[in-house]
Amino acid sequence: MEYNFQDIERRWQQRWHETSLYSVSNRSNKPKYYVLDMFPYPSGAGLHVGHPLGYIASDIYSRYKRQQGFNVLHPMGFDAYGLPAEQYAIQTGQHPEKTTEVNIARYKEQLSKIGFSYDWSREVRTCDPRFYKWTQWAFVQMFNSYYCNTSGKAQPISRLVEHFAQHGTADLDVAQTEELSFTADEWREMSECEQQQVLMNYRLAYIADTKVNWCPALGTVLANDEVSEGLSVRGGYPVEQRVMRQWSLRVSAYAERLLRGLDSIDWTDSLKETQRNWIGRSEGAEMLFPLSGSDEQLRIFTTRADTIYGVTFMVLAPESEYVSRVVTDAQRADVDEYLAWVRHRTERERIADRRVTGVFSGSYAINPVTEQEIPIYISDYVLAGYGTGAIMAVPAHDSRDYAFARHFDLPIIPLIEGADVSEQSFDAKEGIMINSGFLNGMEVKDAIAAMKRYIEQQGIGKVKVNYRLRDAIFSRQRYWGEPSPVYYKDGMPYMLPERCLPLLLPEVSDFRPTPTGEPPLGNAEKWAWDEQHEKVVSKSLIDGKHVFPLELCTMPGFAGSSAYYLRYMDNTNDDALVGKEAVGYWHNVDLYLGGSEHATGHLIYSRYWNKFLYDIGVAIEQEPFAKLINQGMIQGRSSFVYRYIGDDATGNLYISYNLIDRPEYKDKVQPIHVDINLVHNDVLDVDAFRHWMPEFAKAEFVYSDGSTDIDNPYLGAATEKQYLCGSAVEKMSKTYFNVVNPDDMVERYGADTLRLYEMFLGPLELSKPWDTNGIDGVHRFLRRLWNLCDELTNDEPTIEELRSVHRLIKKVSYDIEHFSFNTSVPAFMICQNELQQLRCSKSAVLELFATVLAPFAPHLAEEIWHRCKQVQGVEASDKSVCDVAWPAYDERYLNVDTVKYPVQFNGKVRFTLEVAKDMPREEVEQMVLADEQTARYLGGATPKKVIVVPGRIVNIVM
RNA sequence: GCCGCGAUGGUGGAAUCGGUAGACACGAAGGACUUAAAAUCCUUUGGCCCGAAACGGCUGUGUGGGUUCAAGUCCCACUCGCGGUACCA
Repeated sequence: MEYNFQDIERRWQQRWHETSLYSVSNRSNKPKYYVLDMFPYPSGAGLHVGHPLGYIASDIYSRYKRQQGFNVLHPMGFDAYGLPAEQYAIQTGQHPEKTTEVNIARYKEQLSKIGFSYDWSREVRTCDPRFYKWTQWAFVQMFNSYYCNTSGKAQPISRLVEHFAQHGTADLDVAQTEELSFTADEWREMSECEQQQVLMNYRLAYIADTKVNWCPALGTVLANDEVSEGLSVRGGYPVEQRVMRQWSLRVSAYAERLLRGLDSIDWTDSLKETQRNWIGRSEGAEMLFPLSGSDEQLRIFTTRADTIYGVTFMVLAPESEYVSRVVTDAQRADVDEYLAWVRHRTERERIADRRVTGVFSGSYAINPVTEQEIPIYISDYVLAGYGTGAIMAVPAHDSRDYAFARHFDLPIIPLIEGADVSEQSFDAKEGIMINSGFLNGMEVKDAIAAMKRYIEQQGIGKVKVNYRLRDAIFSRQRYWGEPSPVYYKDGMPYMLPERCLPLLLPEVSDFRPTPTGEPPLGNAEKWAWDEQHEKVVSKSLIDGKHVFPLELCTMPGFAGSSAYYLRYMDNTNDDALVGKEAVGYWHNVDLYLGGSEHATGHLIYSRYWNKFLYDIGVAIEQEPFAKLINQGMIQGRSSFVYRYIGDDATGNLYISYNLIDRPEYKDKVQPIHVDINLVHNDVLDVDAFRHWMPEFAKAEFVYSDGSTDIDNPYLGAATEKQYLCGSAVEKMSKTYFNVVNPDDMVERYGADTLRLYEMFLGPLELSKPWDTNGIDGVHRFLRRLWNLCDELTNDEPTIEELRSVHRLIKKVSYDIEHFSFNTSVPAFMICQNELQQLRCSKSAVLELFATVLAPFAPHLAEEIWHRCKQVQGVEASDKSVCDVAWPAYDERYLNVDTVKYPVQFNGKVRFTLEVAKDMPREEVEQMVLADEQTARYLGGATPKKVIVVPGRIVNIVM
């Protein structure tokens, strides 16, 4: 019977749907397992074959766990808010709500065809008010919290207020924007507004004037992870620095916990390392340098306190507060000019142009250890946002200081024995100290420690840990996002009461971003808060007494994706983000699958968000994702034809790829992208090409054998002749005509083939180009397997048949546990081959085959399994192979009686010897030595050593 | 620059603990079936060499060294490629 995959797949998908096979309960006696995919942005282009790669892998694992007896939560949803969805809406001139809905419908349709085991009843969408109510709720909780370093967790802001009222800022160890100092009396005398301003310094969600990444083209600010090399990650538009009043999340308060938490989770080392770098912990010291002829001091941060004797100047960031205090009248004009120049430079220019720039401030500082006077400079190689925005410069041992010193002709004092600083600095932290007073003769490492002690003893500074991790800017001047539940009274922000959430996204006349940074919500007519009646009212009613303006910025994309995993557990709960019972059962995600591009974005934010929720008692695990696997990206494989553009070109001649290096064509051909659907195994369908676009209608070809159409006028595109296309690996994109749509693959080969082929393509974590060439092989395998089931029998299986299928069970079990799905597919093929050789159509064997195939190719597995049951006369029409227990392999079948040992002499294989499998090592050794072939090789000599690796090899060393 | 990862046939890749490298698949070549094509099936397929034959020899996992009876796998040095990050003091 023919393998009618379309019929089989349609039938089973319908059946699974009708019986709600994949819906999962929060109550079960079974152990739980939570498998999650990073939910997609429903963009307008739909899914291409790269998207399902991770989904297929996670689906295989969920199905496997389910067959192993776990209660598996495997949900799917949509990250519908944010820039991509909105950009698409703007481009197509439609309302984002409309496009989002259309796109989600398309995504769901595409996903449904691949046969995933999602429990769709748990779907979440970040743009759904029932969902974003809890995004807003979490934001309100952060606003009402501060981070207490003593207890190491978030605490209610009311506790801080109490502390201020009793002790002022005394004995306070908390995360803060800047260090404030006031007494309890001073606190009590502050006005309400002043107190609110002070509290803003501590809240975990706070508003402040911050230097931000402003992207004019997108009309919004971006977080650090959304910017790379001065360009927006999304769209690649230039980004400039601006100071704006923005909401931020105090992610930096959690830096140490985010860092330490990495040790407790099962993620790849490279991803953990990326996060460690991003958090950027660095141990060093803050030191005070007195200003010459003044009481003021400059606070600097350094990790190389040991190099204090080599400090020959100091440098301040242009934006540093110190600048105004150190500039002398004589230097003021120069400094102002420099500051103006720095300010007009874009981030991109600054990165591109690494020339040394700077200006002398006119002032001098005193080196607190040597008491020498050193000049203070201002330069933009020092960043205001890191450390204290001021450094002590040690040109001999820091390459940036070195370049600066050379440019301004400042002294360079080497501090390490043997370090040659005539050409470049010596940055390595190793060697013996010289020219360094009491540190002389010490190893650098010891000198750093000694110097830290000295600094603390002398009171000229303190040991300090700095983090590179910055707070996350939380405002977006965009329409398509969660509105912040904030209104402004006397310019101070206040949160809407929790009972009023969600604050719904309003209708606006124009949702497009504005170049000025005025958010689109400014166009909303009904966008003011009536404090008394607790409702949203028209802006015209704003009176500053009862009715106040609402926040115009929306939340960034990462807001909705930070705690979504909790919501799947309990997605219909309107009283809590997640119910106690639900989170008590599911805990956290056991296996998370997604791209590594989220390493410094989503995967940091959601860990932060989760830790905050943990602190306030919502989440019950410190880490949201216990194990994480990054699936590789699937790139496109573009095909090219080569148009001849020599002097005598007609513009209609195309040269086969294998000929383009010939002298007559070399450098005279122009590669043109050709639709990959017109190309099979790099051979162009020339007729289809001529019909593809009008400009190719008259195309003529030089074929791979050098012949042309003219040589064979009667045959046209003759069967013997092939036009070969070139290829390149590129991003999958419509403009390259290389997008492969999963629907088309399902249509042509079936979902089971697609699933198997995507796994077969290579290791899950590896990035690889999509290449349709090999898919036929996988499809053939399924068809042959199907043919085996044509005439099933109930005959007793032979030992060979059982051995084959049990070997398969063992291999596949091992592979799934190790996420090595790519090696399971060949295992299926090999087993199928063996069974075919044995002409095995026995239901007892194929039933087992189908059971372990079920996670990979569920439709065909169902069909085969049910046929087996039917042949066996077992009533199973209401059962599914998805619920059949994962079979254990039986060692008895795997054991063979004899084992072939290759016998090697000095590492060279000479012959093989068949030995009983359970023969002990010593006996094998004796047997080999007694063997006549061995005697021939030994020629009477006594071997030095005999090495027997059980079941593998015998090596005789002579 | 720094950090991380990688390099195996014409191609994608396999080799799980240091133990017969190249599984499986694609592609290619040849053959069977067929009026023909498609489909299907069979054979060969890292390179070189010897030969009538082989369960024959040599060589071979980016390069150069090393450890070991034995190295794709471990160590050292290097080359190239990919990813992350970047005046982070």
